[in-house]
Amino acid sequence: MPPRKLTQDAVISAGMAMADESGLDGLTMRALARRLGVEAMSLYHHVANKEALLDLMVDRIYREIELPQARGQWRAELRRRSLSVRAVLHSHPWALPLMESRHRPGPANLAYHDANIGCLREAGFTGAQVAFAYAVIDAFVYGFVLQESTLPFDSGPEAASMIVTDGFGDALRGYAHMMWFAEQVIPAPGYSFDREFEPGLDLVLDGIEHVVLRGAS
Amino acid sequence: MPPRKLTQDAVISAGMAMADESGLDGLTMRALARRLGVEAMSLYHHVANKEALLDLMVDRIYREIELPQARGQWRAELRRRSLSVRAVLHSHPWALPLMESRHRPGPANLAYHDANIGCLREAGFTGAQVAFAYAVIDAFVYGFVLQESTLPFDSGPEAASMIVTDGFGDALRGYAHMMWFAEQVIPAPGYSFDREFEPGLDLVLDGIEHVVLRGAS
DNA sequence: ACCTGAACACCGTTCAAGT
DNA sequence: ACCTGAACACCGTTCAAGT
Repeated sequence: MPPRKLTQDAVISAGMAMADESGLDGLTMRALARRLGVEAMSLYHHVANKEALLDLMVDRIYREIELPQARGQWRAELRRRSLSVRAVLHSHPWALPLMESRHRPGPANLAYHDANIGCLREAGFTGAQVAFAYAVIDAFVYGFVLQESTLPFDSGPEAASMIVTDGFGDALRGYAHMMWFAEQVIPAPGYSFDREFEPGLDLVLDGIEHVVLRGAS
Repeated sequence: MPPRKLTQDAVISAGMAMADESGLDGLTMRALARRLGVEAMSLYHHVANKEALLDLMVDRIYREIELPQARGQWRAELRRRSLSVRAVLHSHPWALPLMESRHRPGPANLAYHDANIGCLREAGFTGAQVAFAYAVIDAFVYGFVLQESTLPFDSGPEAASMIVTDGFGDALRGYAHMMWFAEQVIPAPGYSFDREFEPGLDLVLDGIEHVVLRGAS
């Protein structure tokens, strides 16, 4: 089952699979080696150290994201890319906290930023507009995913009953507005946190469009 | 220097100071004990374990944020609160990644959410509008701070020269748009990543105001 | 070139013992 | 009640040794 020859690619893939299954805490050099049917120290022949492995895993994440085309359709392209960012980060929940602490961008990271900047630039954005639009869109996208990962419950209708039943309701006593939110808003038909993403993204894109058309910022 | 009597509060404060100085990696139970002039195992008399200590530290973060008043001035209040969130997270760079992985909200956390929801609710927002506005504003605020913490350089004009000189320019070869951004946009007078925050926040607040006035969402 | 075993300097935490 | 020392089961990583 373990590949005959250990390669850096195999180590990275196994590291990602391991983090997907057991979280970042479950990813230890020793456990990773065990998974690959090899001794812990063998890994160091393909990867400088654990930090380097994490850097490589992060770059793989960037490689999975659908890049925007630079064909002038900035809004549709960045919208599609944003949905892809969210999908990728959902399938690798360990990635976002990790991206935050890595400061050595790999090639896929650079290509990713290049495509995003290029998409806005080719659509006629000035330098200042590119900087503003890119910062605001990504703040929203990454921030939204960050919030999703923080939710103590899966969003969706079933969450509501959990809040009320699981003694979670007791914790809320004394917090009238949270009580209202938990009892009146979350259980409302059709409410689900993740459904706020696309309208929120459109709100941001509308704002950008508005600013650019006016030539402001 | 170390307090005569060890208290939970003293342990939490020392933990925060330690994380401020040496990052989350530098915060070990053993080092924390040393700082308090005590043996490692003494800490466990005031804190169940390290996880519990981190939960308590996160709740202290929420306590530091200026809460919005529920006087109907939702926009001004949430704007002020958002600036406070950013300021607090800047002074405790370890906090954001940590808030993400804690799922047992403490009392300050609950009070914080209660105040935010109350601020919107008292201003006449419907349940669905509160959910949408709160999600979008916080996605932007936390996402922006997240991006700031990821920047490989301090934002600001000095950053520009660093990019070009420090061999960072070499890494950019082949990425034409990034090259343009690094050479033309970042060094431009007045450019600084952190200056995008307030205009970005206003863009989001404008969007919320627009949606609420129209009664949409 | 690639893999290994033993060893080092760390972790968080348990437990029995001290005052 | 509060603090401690020794010990346990882990880490990442170095280094000398094997093939």
